[in-house]
Amino acid sequence: MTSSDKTCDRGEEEADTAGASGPLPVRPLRKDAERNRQRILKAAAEVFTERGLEATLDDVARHAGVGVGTVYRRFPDKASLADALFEERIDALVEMAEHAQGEPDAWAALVSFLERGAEMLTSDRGLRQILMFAAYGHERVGYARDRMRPAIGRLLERAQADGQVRPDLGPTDIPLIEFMLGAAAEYTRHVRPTIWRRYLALMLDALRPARDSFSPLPEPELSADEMIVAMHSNPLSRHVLHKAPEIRNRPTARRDPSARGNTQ
Amino acid sequence: MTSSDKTCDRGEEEADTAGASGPLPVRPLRKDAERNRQRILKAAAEVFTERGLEATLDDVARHAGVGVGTVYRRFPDKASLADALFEERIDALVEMAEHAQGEPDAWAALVSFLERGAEMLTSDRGLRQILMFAAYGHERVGYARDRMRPAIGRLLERAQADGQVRPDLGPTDIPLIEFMLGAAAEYTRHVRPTIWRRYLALMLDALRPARDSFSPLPEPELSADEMIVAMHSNPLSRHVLHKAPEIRNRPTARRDPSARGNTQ
DNA sequence: GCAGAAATGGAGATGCGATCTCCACTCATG
DNA sequence: CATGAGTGGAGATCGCATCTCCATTTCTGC
Repeated sequence: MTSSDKTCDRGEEEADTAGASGPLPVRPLRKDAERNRQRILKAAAEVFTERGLEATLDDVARHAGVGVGTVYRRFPDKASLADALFEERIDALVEMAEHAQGEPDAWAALVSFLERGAEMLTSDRGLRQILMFAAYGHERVGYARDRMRPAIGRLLERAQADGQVRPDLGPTDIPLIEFMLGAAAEYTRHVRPTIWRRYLALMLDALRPARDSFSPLPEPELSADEMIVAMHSNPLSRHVLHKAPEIRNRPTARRDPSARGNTQ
Repeated sequence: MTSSDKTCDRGEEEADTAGASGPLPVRPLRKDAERNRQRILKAAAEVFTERGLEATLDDVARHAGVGVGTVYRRFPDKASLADALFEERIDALVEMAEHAQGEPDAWAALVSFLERGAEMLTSDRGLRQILMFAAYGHERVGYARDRMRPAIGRLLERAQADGQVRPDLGPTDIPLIEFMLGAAAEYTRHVRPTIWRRYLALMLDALRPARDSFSPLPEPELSADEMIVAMHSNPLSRHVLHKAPEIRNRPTARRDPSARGNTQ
């Protein structure tokens, strides 16, 4: 599946198709329609980035100032929208991995990759969900993974060959570290979304084969209060807890003690 | 709220209450009922531990070999069951923190705390959700947190005073590290639930003020295949994606190209 | 044994919220 | 202006988890 058969993915490619009798003339959208399409994409980017994929298409529509109907006209379903939306993000991720090769210093290359990757991952809830939790876009993600694997391998091996990174690390450790940082960011996203930098710094210290001191940590620790807020601002989706449906009439007192109240 | 007004929490305390005219005689459960109560608790422990709180009370009931009705007779709702269930777990966590103080070596004390804490956290999805995602039992969790904070503080300060831990760490770093390990375990739970030990070892190296070499990592890295499986075994809850309702009749082809097919 | 209280199971009522449809209307476009 | 592409948003539909209800079964005290 090449993805474009699933998405109403119309870039700029097929501008007019002149008078050709090609199979799909695809007239360009009317001007207002195209404008709405862009609005939807923009709104979706904002909403999914901030609140993740649990945002509703109704939310997206409202944010875009259009009706849901309009969203559904342009994108057959939520998956298509997400897919269209994260295509560029994922490509950016891959490109970044390949680009990091260019850095002359092996350690700097690895650090830059870790840092920029974490930046992307921690600043975009939707992307995180797509990458970490097989949500939508399997093909795209699989493709990204296949492209990144060798890039990461080279990055790591080069740093190890240089003696800049401990030799007992393997390529899969890198994404897992990024995921852990992503988890930290997710967790603290309402209090201090940048705390991950602190833990990345810590991790980087851990990656070195030896050190004679600790490198300064870029972020202050979470204060006790921030910690408390963080714990409370991660309510498990109401779906997991399935919010008890308001006040259901609870006619008979449910505790069994009461059941024995009236003797017999 | 003292929790016990919410839970049908009947321990062994009130055995019979003789002939007293006390307000709540609370006759003991019938033998079969008590046996079922235990079964439910046991089943809930297993189910919640393994699958987390998204497990249904129907699941618990089935696992216990009783009907849902029976579960609801004993525990007014899911929260009560979870609360009753995790009381002991959370107490164990607190006790562990306080117990770690006993360890003569400051570094060993901290390590033991981190390790045993992570063990608990990584082996119990339900506990993780309760601690990390304000799910149920707020009071209990708050209490645990208040008890643990000073214990952790002492643990850390002692190790720092000894020069065994870098001085730029603060007490909130400890739980956050545990949470990151928890996230890693969550992520790899179907492939290699113990991989967190690898990252704990890495983190421990990072915590030291200086080192002249890396300490051996206890777990092999994830293989590329394991990584792929991990990525695919974390489907975002179908609620987040809201599974498209099977094949909904999709009468008109939805792609707009088709809309212009009949040359208007 | 037996009477009757206690306990049970599990089908279904209830509520909820997300997805997607439908169509009377609006308004670009030629 | 005439026409049909485009719109919005109320509501149909659906799936699912929670909790209820009561005919039936099981225990217990006498």
